[in-house]
Amino acid sequence: MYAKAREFQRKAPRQARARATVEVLLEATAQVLVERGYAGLTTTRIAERAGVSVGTLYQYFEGKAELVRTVHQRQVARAFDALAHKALSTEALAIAERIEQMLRALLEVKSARPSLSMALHATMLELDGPAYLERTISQTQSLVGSVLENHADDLRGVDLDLAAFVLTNAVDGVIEAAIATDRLADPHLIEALTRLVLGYLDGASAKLRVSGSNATSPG
Amino acid sequence: MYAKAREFQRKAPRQARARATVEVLLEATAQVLVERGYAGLTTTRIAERAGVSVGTLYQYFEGKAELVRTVHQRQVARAFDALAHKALSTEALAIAERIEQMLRALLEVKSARPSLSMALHATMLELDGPAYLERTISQTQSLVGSVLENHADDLRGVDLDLAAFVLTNAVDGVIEAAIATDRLADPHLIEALTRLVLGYLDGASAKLRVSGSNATSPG
DNA sequence: CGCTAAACTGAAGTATCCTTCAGTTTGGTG
DNA sequence: CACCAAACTGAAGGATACTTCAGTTTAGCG
Repeated sequence: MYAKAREFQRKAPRQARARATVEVLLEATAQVLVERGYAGLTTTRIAERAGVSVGTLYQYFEGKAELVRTVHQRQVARAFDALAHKALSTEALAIAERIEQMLRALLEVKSARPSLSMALHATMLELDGPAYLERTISQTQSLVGSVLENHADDLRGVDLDLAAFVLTNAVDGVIEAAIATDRLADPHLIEALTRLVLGYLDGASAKLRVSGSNATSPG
Repeated sequence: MYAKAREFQRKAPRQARARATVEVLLEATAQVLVERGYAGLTTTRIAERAGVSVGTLYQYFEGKAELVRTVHQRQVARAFDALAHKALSTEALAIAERIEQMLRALLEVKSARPSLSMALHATMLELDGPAYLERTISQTQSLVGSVLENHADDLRGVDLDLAAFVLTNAVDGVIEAAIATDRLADPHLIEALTRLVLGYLDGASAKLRVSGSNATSPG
């Protein structure tokens, strides 16, 4: 493609001015990406939006792909940190409560810039394909896995690795759809997610015992 | 962009020869998309792969976007039809059994061309953004919704619309991840998905009752 | 066989985009 | 204040890509 073998390393910003420029470039990338998609993401446009010349952009980044990946990494890190933090601060709680709190935290983070979240997801999928999902989710997955392990006593008979995989991606799928359909704020969403996770862990083996043991009041 | 206001309608293929050409073009699009992603999807390359000249391509399609959308529509239709068919043929069964069968059918369809599935997902997300998700999933969602309604008696107290939304997207998220990590063939996957869905419907209210109403051991 | 419409060809025109680098401006420092 | 390195500029070179259309080939048919 365009990217020939690159010979020299990009510069790292030394002065404060330069560090600010890098920040501005990243933010500009995020904005343009949301507004015009990856197809409309142009080095020129990014530079323009950043109020900087194209040359400057190339001084710190290999091109738009690296810009996007950097923005994405930050976004992912933010979400992961929030989740990890919540996981720690709720270590003493019962699993049900803990999971709800973690889901709540996750929703909160994702609510910050939903459209950016979506745009990044789509773009990274296009840029790095399956490898992207693998990388990104494996982190969260192992975090979830270790949380589940903390409650192993309550989860006898549950394949924790499988559970981490299924639950992480199930929740992710729902949240992604919620973003797309603008349902993130729906107060029922958090309930539903909690129910989804706990329901799985509770393990409705194969038989539905809803209208049986569970005396749900009819009306 | 490139696509100025188009003035004349694309031709519809009249002769069998032309209809075949259209098919070849669609298949070529699918192949190139999988191999090089949307960024590497070029009208020239599509035509080349199809063994046809570029001009021919533009005789039937507005450009690569329309090609991709057409391929995607077919793929979605295939999956939806399989699901709808299964939903009908299992109408008499209990909900648990029915859901498992439908999930099995869905997995089978998705297993056909996993990488195409992924590539299309990524590309459509980039092309049409949220609107794509909305459109595509709403179909499946309403199918799921009506299936759930058939078993309304067993599902008292469940918000069926919400359930359809959550379950459809949760399952979708897991399957997408399974494709990316090459776990589609994992025999545990179908179990897990079934458990996910039934667990939600079963509605583990808020309390975990896993290991025999295990009084939450202190630790 | 001869004719018409459908189908097909592919070189050419136009539009961007990417990326570099020689030159200019700015910050820090003795 | 003078100087060096860091930071920044932006026009220009190079590479495709998209799309059209005038011309050629082919299918169907009387």
